[in-house]
Amino acid sequence: MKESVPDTVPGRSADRSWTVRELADEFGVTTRTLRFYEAEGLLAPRRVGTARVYTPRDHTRLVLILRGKRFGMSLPEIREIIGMYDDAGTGERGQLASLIGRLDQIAADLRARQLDLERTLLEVDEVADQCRARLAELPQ
Amino acid sequence: MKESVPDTVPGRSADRSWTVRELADEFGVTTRTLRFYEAEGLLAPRRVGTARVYTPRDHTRLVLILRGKRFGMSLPEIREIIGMYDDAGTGERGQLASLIGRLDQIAADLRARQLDLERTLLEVDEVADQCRARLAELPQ
DNA sequence: TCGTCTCTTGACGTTTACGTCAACGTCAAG
DNA sequence: CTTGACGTTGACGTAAACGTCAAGAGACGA
Repeated sequence: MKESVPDTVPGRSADRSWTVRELADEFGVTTRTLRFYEAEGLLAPRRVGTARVYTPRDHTRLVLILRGKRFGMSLPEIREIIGMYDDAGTGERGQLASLIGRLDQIAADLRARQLDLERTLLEVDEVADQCRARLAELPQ
Repeated sequence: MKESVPDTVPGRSADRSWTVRELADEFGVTTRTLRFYEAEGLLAPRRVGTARVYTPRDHTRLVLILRGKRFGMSLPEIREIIGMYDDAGTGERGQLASLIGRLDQIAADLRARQLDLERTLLEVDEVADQCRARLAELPQ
């Protein structure tokens, strides 16, 4: 079974760092995937020489990325949202207002998806119950 | 904004039928998409001569397909589920038992996705609230 | 210094879910 | 009877999200 992406992950101290491999293994993805996310502007690891060093910030972002993917968000959608996390504390009135507007749009979209998921889940449970009922009625 | 796929759609009598175009227009997809879903075993319209005639059964299936897609289900996953809807009334004990087992697995997976969606939605709302707070504190 | 490991950057391949023609059949309207 | 309007089947193209090599740089123990 697929597992839900957790809120927090063990082994975090404020200034921990990860190599590609460590981060990839921890989340069950490939290093290629991490490099791809970087190319898409979703992660931005520091460099030590030429090697990537992932910070807690990248770690957190990766949690958000994989969580979003689980219920059908595209990488551009995810990038927009995590970008907004950064902008939430900056900017003047106009910027803040339009940011809020966009966030509310996104929230509305997520709630619509929630509805679709809820309906599907109800139907699946219902079918399972029908099966159980039929099984109970069956001879022998 | 994207809208949630509704439970029912107006204009249904038990034996209504649709052409490709009618069904495509009603759901905002292309005829190519409908033919593709048929090739993938998700829809099975009757034929009158060579032309496709979609039944209420196909109509219902299409609702389920598009609903599943909204929160990230793949076409193979969707095919499996709607296939189980058909099998729910048939088969002997062994078949029913394994069907129930699989349905429970699927339900668990859907609940995991629900959790991921819920967490993301909470965070988006939280960021929006932070923005509102900051906007309220801003001078002028 | 010599492998061996792990990292790097290309560059091309693959799967999913369709889009986009092309070429042809058919059926009612003029 | 021909002209659209709508249907059909290929066949090839495409975007997203990676997979899969290939070739080379850097560190590290024997």
